[in-house]
Amino acid sequence: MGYDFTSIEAKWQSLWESERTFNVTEDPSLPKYFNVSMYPYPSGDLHMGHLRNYTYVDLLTRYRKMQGFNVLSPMGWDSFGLPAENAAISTGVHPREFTERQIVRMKGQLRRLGAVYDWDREVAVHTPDYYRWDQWLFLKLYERGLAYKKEAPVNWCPKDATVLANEQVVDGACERCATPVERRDLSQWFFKITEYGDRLLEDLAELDEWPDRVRTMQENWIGRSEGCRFSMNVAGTDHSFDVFTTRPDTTFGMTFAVLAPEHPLVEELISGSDVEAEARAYIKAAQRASELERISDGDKSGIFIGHHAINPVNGVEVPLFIADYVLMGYGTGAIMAVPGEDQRDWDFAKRYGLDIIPTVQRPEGWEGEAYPGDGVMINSGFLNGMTKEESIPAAIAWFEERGIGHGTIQFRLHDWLISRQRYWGCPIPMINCSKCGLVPVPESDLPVIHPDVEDYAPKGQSPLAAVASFVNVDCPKCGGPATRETDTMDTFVDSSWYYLRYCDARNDDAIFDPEKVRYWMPVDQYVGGVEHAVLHLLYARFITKVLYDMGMVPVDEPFSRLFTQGMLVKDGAKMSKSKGNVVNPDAYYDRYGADAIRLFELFMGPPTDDAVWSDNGVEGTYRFLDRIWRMGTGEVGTLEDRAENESDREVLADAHRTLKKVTEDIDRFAFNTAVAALMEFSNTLNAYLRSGGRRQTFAEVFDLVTLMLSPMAPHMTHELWELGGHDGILAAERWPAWDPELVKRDVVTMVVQVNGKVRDRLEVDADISASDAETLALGLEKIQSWLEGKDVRKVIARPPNLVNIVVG
RNA sequence: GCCCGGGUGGCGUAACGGGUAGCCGCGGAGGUCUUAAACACCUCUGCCCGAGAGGGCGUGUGGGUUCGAGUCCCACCCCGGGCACCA
Repeated sequence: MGYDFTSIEAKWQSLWESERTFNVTEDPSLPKYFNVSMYPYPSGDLHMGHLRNYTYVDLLTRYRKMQGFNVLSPMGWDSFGLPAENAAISTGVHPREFTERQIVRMKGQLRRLGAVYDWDREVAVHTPDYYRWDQWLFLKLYERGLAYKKEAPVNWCPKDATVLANEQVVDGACERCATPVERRDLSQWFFKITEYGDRLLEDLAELDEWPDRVRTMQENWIGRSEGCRFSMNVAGTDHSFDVFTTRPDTTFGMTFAVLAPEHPLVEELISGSDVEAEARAYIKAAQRASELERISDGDKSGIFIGHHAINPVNGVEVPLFIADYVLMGYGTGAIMAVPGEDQRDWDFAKRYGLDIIPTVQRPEGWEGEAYPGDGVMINSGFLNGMTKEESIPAAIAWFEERGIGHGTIQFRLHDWLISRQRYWGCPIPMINCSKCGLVPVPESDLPVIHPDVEDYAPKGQSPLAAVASFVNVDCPKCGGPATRETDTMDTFVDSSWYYLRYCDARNDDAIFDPEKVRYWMPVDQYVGGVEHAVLHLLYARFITKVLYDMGMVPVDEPFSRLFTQGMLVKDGAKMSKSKGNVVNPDAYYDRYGADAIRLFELFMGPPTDDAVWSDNGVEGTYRFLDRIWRMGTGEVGTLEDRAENESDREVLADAHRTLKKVTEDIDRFAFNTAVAALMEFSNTLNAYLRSGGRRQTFAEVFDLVTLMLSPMAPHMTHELWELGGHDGILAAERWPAWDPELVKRDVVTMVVQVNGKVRDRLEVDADISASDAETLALGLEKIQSWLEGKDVRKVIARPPNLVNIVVG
């Protein structure tokens, strides 16, 4: 039944491979198009949600190639990570073996989709060929002072004695044994991304082909705020602490101050005091809660710790609290609280019966609680009478003159913690020597290959620490006994530069040849899920900027155009392996073929939106393809050799209008409407053939259809192209141009409204004048009856589409 | 709690700069072909009233701006996603 997609698809897939149709080299005579989909984690089978992404990217590869671009579309594997390690822990199978099996499966499914890549450039980050350059990159960052070590907390399960990823912590407890998770400090490696905070923020402005919401998310994530940092003394003690505020102008309104529960001063202040027990219990509870839980709680809780802080501007002593709504990780971990102008402080003050002193004049009729807006300063000593704009610098100057504070810029962005106490990741190329301290592994000794281990279970340090032959080395500097770093790198390090490796994937002598990178970079189109809007994309931007500063890459932003696709939903939830609602494509390949699946993925809705999976939908796109097939093979209607008539001219004009729409729709990523336009035209063509078509016209029109459809349904169209007597590879043909003369319409439908309601329509010349349109409209019989007994007050003519008659 | 999206037929959707709401597909109804079925093809398919002609209503709810609002503004309700009470 229907066309034989199984053999047709296999035939052309083999041909693209044997002809190396999509393998490319740098060719300065052609415009380049670097087309990248976010590489997948090799989790096992591809499901329909994955195919959505790969169908979009493949469509673009083929479309841009037909437009004459030298298109590089590579593929790779994010093949380090937790799932393979977990599988190893439970089954004992080496993560490498597990991972490489999955890669083979997924490659097969990509091939079956007809997705084409330059496989010569395939990368898999778990191979030493790749990760030695992760290590090289680490050494370069270390040289530049961008990699450093410091103490940082990890999630620690005391029962299993292991470090847990955030993902393995459920409700503050270990996912396996339900033991409450503790925090434990370990010495860990960081990348100094904060040094690039300003550039990462400013350069967002250049990324005008990124979705606004991704840029907004990155901006919020970086979180630059200007403000003031000043010091406060604790009354009756030698202690002081710094606070950060964006509103130094409101300092006179401070009625209490708050320290984060983890603030180092807290221990000293509560030790031996009346509130010690209560405070310790509070701190413990706060530590257990995740940051999100702490900030989500509507009720702001805290504890007065029996001390007062002295407001430097007026000497007033205000009560000092610990409260979990203040986070140690942001600013100084301490705040002055001004309930009059800050809603969080207002809520806290209300709950604990604290004073509220307004310092900004409220606007007339203000009925809110805290007032964050602008106004004239009141109750504020030397700031009285100023506006916000004047009083902020005045307050900062006041602090600076007295040496107790200064203006400063605070980022929310933290440095990037890259240490992982895991096996299945890239070893950090550092050595600890008791004499020389931290010593980098010499470049000539790379890669540091991680050895096979007996037991993959984490034990508070990486399983690598159990391998004596790996750990014990001679110090590269002094030759004395030393030990290796046993942590591995965050897998986000691998994915921060893989697109650069695509430019020169087989280079054994360098991370890449800068000349090849100069040709291909930046990535012209990057396609992936919006869940990567912040972390991956921010890290990739950071690493690119570092390499730019090193003179290795010619651009300081890696991705000129970003497209974030929606997720595929089934049964009310995102399609994913963990949700158990994946639809495996294999059965659909067997029943409808890859082209029908591709077309449905394109057709089901706007690519940016979430889409709902429907089994019947593939049936629909299959029917459409089968009809095209039957038209192309002469099974529909009849063809005549005759002179061209009006219906022939009309179907040709329609084909050109469709071509215009499909081209414009693909350009704006409206793939769903591009498919709809082709379906609409196929209905037209069907009717044309059934009433007897002209052979020559049909051949011309059908070639256009075949070309237009080819990036979407590349197998069937290739077969039709061949059957139509064409030689050569369809994918290498040129995308056709529409004829502007044919596309023009002479006659259009004009609607006539009375008071905004459509009352009649008529055909008019496309170039009708406003006054002719008005006259025609007023003369219509139906319109006359609507006007009877009423005054025509106004006529709005928008020729040639609309006339609106306003009556009263 | 905050931020960002989004609510259009039975369903997925279309309407690109305020100008014909519902293109295309799914599903459904009726028909042609067939011994029959499948396939294919044709017609109809937002809701209500009406035999029909036609009319009224209609894009989450309530207001507003406008000759004209799915589209812009205000308030609210619901759904989804993200998160960082960022001082």
